[in-house]
Amino acid sequence: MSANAVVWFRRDLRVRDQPTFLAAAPRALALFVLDPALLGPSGAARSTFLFRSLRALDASLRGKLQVVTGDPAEVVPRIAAAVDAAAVHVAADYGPYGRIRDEAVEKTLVEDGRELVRTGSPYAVAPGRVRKPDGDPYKVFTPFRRAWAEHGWRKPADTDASTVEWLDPVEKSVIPDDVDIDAELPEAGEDAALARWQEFLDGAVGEYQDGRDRPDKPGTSRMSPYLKYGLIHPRTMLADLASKRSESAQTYTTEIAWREFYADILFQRPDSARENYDRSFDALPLASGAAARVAFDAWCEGRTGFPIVDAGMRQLREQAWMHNRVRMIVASFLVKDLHLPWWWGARHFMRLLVDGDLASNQHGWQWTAGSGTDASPYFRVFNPITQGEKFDPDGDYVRKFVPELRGVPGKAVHQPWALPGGLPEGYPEPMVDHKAERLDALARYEQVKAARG
DNA sequence: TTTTGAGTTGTTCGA
DNA sequence: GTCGAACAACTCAAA
Repeated sequence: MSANAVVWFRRDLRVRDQPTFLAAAPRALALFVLDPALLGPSGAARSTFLFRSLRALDASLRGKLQVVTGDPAEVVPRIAAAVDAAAVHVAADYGPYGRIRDEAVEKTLVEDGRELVRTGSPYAVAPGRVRKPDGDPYKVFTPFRRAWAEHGWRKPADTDASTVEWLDPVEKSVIPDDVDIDAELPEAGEDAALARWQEFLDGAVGEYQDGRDRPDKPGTSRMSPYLKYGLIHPRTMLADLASKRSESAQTYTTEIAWREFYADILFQRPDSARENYDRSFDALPLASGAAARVAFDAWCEGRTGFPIVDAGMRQLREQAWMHNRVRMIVASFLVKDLHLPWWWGARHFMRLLVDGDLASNQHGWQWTAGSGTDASPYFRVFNPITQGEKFDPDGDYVRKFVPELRGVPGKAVHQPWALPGGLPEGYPEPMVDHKAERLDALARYEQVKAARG
């Protein structure tokens, strides 16, 4: 039997803390498959970030990364055969598409007398592992978080590029050129991920508890794109956080736990990527027709007339990223002020976000819509003015992304319609009356309650 | 089985 | 300006 193996990279584009290397050693071919089924919907920002990260990975493997475009069910067995690999090593994928894809690949490999070996996952604790004493999955975050922490996780794996002796590519290896984008992206690649993480550990993590809610300040970690592509493993981050022992480090650990919780929920309920997790919300009356499309376009383009909402939607376009607090504000506005389906907003986010992660994105949206886990009380409707004044108290965030309002000083920028000089040139009137739409949203939620019986 | 306590992120109103 | 109460009722987790 051949001692050769294949390491098939997917969402784990790194060489440190990479357990698949230990499983595949001593000799393997490094493979990445550009799957048109994933690349299509992933959007220009994520595609470009992916290509750049692949170039970085190829460099750390000294040019040995085999990149092939095609259907993995066809490509992976072909490459495995070309090097006569006994096994193909992967980190397990728990997403709805990945599970089906991997089963198809595995079937063909097994027919050829090879194995698909799953070692680790993109999570500290793999989905499906954290269970109540009776074996059922958790549906509420707080008890999940407790059980997740008790379950614990392995230490980071001690690996680097030299853990495996890399075989030469067997086919022409092509990483596509960057897709043309307007957005400015964070630096890609594993080294950039580690550098960013170190910067956060040395700085903002100390004030994370309060700083994370301020879109006008660099208070968040901005690790989401790196986690999305596995340029760092959460286990590496958790090990660093454990040595901090501060309240803020705990708060950040909780954010990692949310990522794992939502991955677990999506694993339990793959349908929840598209459907209401709580099906009684199917009875929620939604806006529809041409007026709904017009309202949606205004939201997408950041011309709702609510400055904090517009700033967020424009940050999304400019940076392919949005501050988490503002994601909640714009989501609440779409769902509760415009009465549009959460999946419209979720799809728009997935198209533009450089960190777009199916589990976190869809369930973040469902949380706001009230149809998800830990459904927020229906009467909790974000007030876009209050939220702006509270979390962007000087208006700096709004002015940064909404040039029409740059001449407005201080927090008056959150209510431009009330300025003594009138609405600044080029900035729209509020597209809705928030107070009225809030009451409308509450009335619509009554329908859900009524349908529940 | 039954019971009890609790649930990310808020807003409004009135004192 | 600040503060506490009301906003309802349901499901989940655990004892």
